[in-house]
Amino acid sequence: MSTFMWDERQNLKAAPAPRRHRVTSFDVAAEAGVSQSTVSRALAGDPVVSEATRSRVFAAARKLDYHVDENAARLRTGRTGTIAVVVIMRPGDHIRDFNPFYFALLGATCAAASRRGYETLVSLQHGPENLFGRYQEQRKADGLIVIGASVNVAAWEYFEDVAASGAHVVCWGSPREDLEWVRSDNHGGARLAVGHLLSCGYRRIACITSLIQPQFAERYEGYVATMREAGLEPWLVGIEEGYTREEQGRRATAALVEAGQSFDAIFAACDEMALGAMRALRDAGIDVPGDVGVIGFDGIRTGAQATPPLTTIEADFEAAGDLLVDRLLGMVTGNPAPQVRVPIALRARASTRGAR
Amino acid sequence: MSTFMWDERQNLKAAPAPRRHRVTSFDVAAEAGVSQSTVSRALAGDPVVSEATRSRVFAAARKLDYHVDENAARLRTGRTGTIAVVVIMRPGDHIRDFNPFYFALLGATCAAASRRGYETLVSLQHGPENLFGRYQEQRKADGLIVIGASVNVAAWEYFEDVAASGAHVVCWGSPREDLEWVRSDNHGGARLAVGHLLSCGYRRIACITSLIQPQFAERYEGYVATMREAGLEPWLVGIEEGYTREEQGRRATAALVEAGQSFDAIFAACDEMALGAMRALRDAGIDVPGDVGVIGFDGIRTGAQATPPLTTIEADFEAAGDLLVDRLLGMVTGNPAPQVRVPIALRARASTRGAR
DNA sequence: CTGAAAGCGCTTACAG
DNA sequence: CTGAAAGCGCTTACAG
Repeated sequence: MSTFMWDERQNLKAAPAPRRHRVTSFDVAAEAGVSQSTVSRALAGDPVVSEATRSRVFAAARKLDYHVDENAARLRTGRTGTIAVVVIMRPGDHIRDFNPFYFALLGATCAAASRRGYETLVSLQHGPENLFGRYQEQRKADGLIVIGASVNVAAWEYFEDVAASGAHVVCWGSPREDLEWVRSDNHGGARLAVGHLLSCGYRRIACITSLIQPQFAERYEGYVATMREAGLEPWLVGIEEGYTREEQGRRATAALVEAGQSFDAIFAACDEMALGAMRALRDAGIDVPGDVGVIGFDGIRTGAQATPPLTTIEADFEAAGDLLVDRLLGMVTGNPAPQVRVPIALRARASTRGAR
Repeated sequence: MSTFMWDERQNLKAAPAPRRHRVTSFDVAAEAGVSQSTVSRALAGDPVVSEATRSRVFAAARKLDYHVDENAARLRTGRTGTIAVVVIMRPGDHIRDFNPFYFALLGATCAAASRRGYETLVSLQHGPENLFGRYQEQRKADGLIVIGASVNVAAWEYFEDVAASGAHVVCWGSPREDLEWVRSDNHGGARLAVGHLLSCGYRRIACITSLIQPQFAERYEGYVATMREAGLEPWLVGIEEGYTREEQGRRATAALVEAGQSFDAIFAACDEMALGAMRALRDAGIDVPGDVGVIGFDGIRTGAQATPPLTTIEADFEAAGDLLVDRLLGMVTGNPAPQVRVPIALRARASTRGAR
């Protein structure tokens, strides 16, 4: 049996409709001694209403504690003033283990929408059984921001279909190129990271990353470019799929150590992998930052608590939220915003030596 | 000028109404050769419609990619199928520094609502200029869950007013008792924590906490009870207001050390204070867990990354989300759910010695 | 500057 | 089992 449009509302059948009299714009009109249409105009700030009328309406509205029924307003106007924000998790991931970077980005996105007068409808999705993105068709939202883990390919494919059917969609984190996106300045961030390692005197710098994810691939490119410019050979250390990011970093580093490779720094494509790398080094009795410097990417809170605190490249969360919302609203209003990268900054901490 | 009901919608004026023809239930009716009311009944799962009609309607709906306009449905029924979730931050707090515990709880709440067929409208609020809670009056939600930092007293007062005016409100974290709430089993958690310290052989156990917050006060009571039962004297170490939790824990511990107090364990009322305590001990060259054991409360991710990893009492996030939503929906439907505590569990890690 | 009226797209008595 | 009709509460042409 198909459930594509109604199952959710069935559950609500039990709830009795709350039936005491609601205050409507007609009540306010009566109180203020004007027509209902004038109430609507006055409260909407229509400059055509006279100041005297306006203030009488305001007073009546306040006295009756009137609030516009947004469902009626939205039905009439077709605009919702709402953005849907979908957070894609790895299938099977628990909330406890979910990458805090995405939560922070979610929060920044909600805040950015709020600053622009928009509400945010939030949904965490694992898929494939709970994927849902028809918010625009249901008139619940004017557009859709999708944030999440790139590993969940099924989810990204689903949201490409949603966008293909005409919905406004902007994403962060898709491993594919078919959706409109906002991303960190990954290339510039990687340059900053490697530049910092070089200025600290590190030379044999390995880069732990995957090339499948565009974001990671971009970071790798920045790494390669900076190494080459310094006359150094890039050194790619791949990761194994099927592990958490941290475990991927740990295993990659442990393998390096066991193979007897000589390296003096690690640039990991994300903080979680960097934390795993630090654990592997600690397990092997290798001093950070003395023997080996470690730098990550993302600026997650956990990195600051690690021992030693992790040097990292930090995306500006607030800017990221702003850019996501601006790009989406640009699509909604037909004034496309330019594709801009989220600015990044170096956060030098103790997992790298002081610059020389 | 007052802006209590319309300012938000003014910003949306610029957006042109999207005007290509929407598929309505009338279109589906024509396609299926039935009346519009039958379409509505069939899609809503009304058992009165015949199987034959039902499947014809479904086929037509799918063919036309029809989705119910929820604004119209909500206007008609008065139900929204939506919960508003407000996250209260400390005034001036940045998203980057926001306690990850609340983000995880937010995520769990969204997931719990989703499981029950409800959407979640999320709003981060600092107050006092951006406090907003009239979701029910605007018919945007059937009820309200408020999660957040207890320090923001102005916000809690505001939401008490919202509840007093008849809205359904359930909260997590209010320092006051006037709102319906869900809390961790703080007393039981503290007993578990102190019991663990005792079983590890620690005896001079200080408790770093504030008594202003009910949650912390409950944890302190559990600590006192367990100490007394073991024939030991409780030892309350207060904190200074106006600092981050971590800094409060650090300062309290540093003061203890400087005063030459002899203690062999610290029970901190939250993980962030425990992390601060560990930092103070490290700064003083005191070994954890050898010289002093440390245990926190909350189970934040960052604790697991600390050196040594922090032993803690962990609330079951998923259960917390479920309980918040169940209590709220109980109020909405008039079937009040019993007040239940969120179960907690000990997470023994390396900041305490192995039990003997 | 203000009012009367239409209409957004549903759900749900009310008839049959 | 199905249909015709009312009405939820707004916004916005259209008149005046």
